[in-house]
Amino acid sequence: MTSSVPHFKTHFANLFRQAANRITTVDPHARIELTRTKQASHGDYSCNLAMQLAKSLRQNPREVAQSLIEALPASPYLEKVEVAGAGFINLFLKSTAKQQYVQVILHNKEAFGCSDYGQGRKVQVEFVSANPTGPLHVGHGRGAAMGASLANILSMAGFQVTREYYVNDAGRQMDILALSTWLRYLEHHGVSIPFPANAYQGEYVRAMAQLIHQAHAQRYVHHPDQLVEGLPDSARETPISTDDELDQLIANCKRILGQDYAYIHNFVLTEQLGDCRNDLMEFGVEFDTWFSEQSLFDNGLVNHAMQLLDEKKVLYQQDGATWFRSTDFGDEKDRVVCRENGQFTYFASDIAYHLNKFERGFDQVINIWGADHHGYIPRVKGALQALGQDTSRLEIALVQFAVLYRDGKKASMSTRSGEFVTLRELRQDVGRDAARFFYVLRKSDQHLDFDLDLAKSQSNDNPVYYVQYAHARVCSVLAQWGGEADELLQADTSVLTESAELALLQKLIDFSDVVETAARELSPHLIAFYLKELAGEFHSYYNSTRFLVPDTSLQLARLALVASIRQILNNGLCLLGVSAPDKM
RNA sequence: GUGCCCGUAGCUCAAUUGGAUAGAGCACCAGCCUUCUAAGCUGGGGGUUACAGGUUCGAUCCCUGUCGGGCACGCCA
Repeated sequence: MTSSVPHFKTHFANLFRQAANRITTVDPHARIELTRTKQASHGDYSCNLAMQLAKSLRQNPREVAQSLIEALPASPYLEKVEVAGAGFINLFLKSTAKQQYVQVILHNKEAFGCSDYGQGRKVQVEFVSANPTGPLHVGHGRGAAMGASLANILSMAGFQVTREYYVNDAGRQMDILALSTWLRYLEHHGVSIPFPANAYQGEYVRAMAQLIHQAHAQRYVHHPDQLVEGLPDSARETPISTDDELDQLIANCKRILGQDYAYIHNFVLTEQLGDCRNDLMEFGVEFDTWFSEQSLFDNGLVNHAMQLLDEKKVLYQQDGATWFRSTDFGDEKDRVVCRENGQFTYFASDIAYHLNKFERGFDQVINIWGADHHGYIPRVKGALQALGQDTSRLEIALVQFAVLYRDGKKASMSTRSGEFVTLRELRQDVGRDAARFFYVLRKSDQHLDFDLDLAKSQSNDNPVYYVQYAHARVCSVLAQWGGEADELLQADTSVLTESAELALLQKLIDFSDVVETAARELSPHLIAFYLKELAGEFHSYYNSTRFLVPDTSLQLARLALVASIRQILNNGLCLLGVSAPDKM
């Protein structure tokens, strides 16, 4: 921060530490916590240190509090300090301390809210990581909004953030997509078999088949007899539906196409990944790294990880498969890493992937997973532990599914038959800003009821507009004033003495603490709640107080205040990937 | 059946991770535009935090049990 005004919580915590050292040698490591009070009568900040020390000092908490206050070094920012309740120490800030923050905010602009909480530690956030086998749906949308917002928050809180998307380009699912596309292509040429019930049904598969046809005409057409080899005769008339049959079909497909298979596979992957990337970009979500699962195999990292596990004696053979003894590390049962057919499981490449993440030197690795994957956590952490890694570096944030509501009814979201709502449709329906905001309006590990009608409505019920409207209102006022931004820096803010003004100032000061808490708790929703509160206080102030008053000194001070409010609204909305419009 | 998560105002959700009198928004009722954007504001009622115990200065938060809901329990990803 480029100002002499300190971060109050840190400042007061230091004072209390000194005070504690003066009155006792007990609990030198006790964390000293300053909290914002809920009630104005309790002052601005509160400290519960006395109550924490009381037990070991065998003294009445209120007496300890009194001793602490007497030992507290003087602070130029404090109006008064008092003991309250069971032994709380309440701090009352001087108005001037708050008023100075207007200048600080106007000076630091979009950097206000930044802190060194993260101390430049390297943190990776891996999110979305959806299989590139079809369009992103609204479930992915929440993970995308959550991850992107969280990454921004961590960055503001002083972490060095890398945003990563893990591309599952190696597995069976990709084979199924390639097969599906090829079958549609054959269908187009009238030489296919009934489309398998367990292949990808979506319209986008037909679209890809069409593209291949346009580019290469009949080059990949083959006789249908070869297709059904190893399959029951009925496969010519009725769609197959079992996994075994589909695997047989995939094998036939690879054999028939030979080297051309790689082309189809690569084509559908590139196509889907490109679509995904565009979709996310339009959603305001971008990544630093797109990490290929296939590359783990190509670079021998999977074999390497398996070898290490083997050296640690935590692998064993049974029923022709290779198992990882995850029960030794808290899992419910042991897990297969290599199947009877010699193929590695998804778990195997995931072990290699996470080991690789750790070896890339991130101090902290955050995975954002759908909550339905929670059962997967013990085995991944178990594997890392087996490899001698410090699993506390890995944090997994679970995101519950969002349930869409339209006309008060659940909008169906079955992944089968391509009936699911895509993220793209959602964006086109409610707009990017509303979608981004609504997704982070709840604690992410809670179910989210997404009210589509509300998100679309241009009414005061809609929290997105409520916050954006506050921003636009400030812009409008400043435009009518017509002055230069530099003039605001000269404002004498000591005339901001109304209770609403002092409350707003405190609210602005809180911003960096909220960012820090959101970073610590991996909770973007705190930013959304904060913005709603700040906007609410502003709207109230707006209605009760006129800014463009004849008293030019008072006018300038109030304009400086609302300009700083605008700055914080902008900074907060930016964290969430929501625009801050000048006009509405 | 086993494991994890959840249960807060009529509805949707908060509560700075153990702090003070549990807060917002909808919905409902009554008001505010000759004045910087009414996509706004002001006021009002609404609670045994599912239930029963326990831990302590203090519990929505931690422990135990019961009831109710969600998810996961593959050589799928």
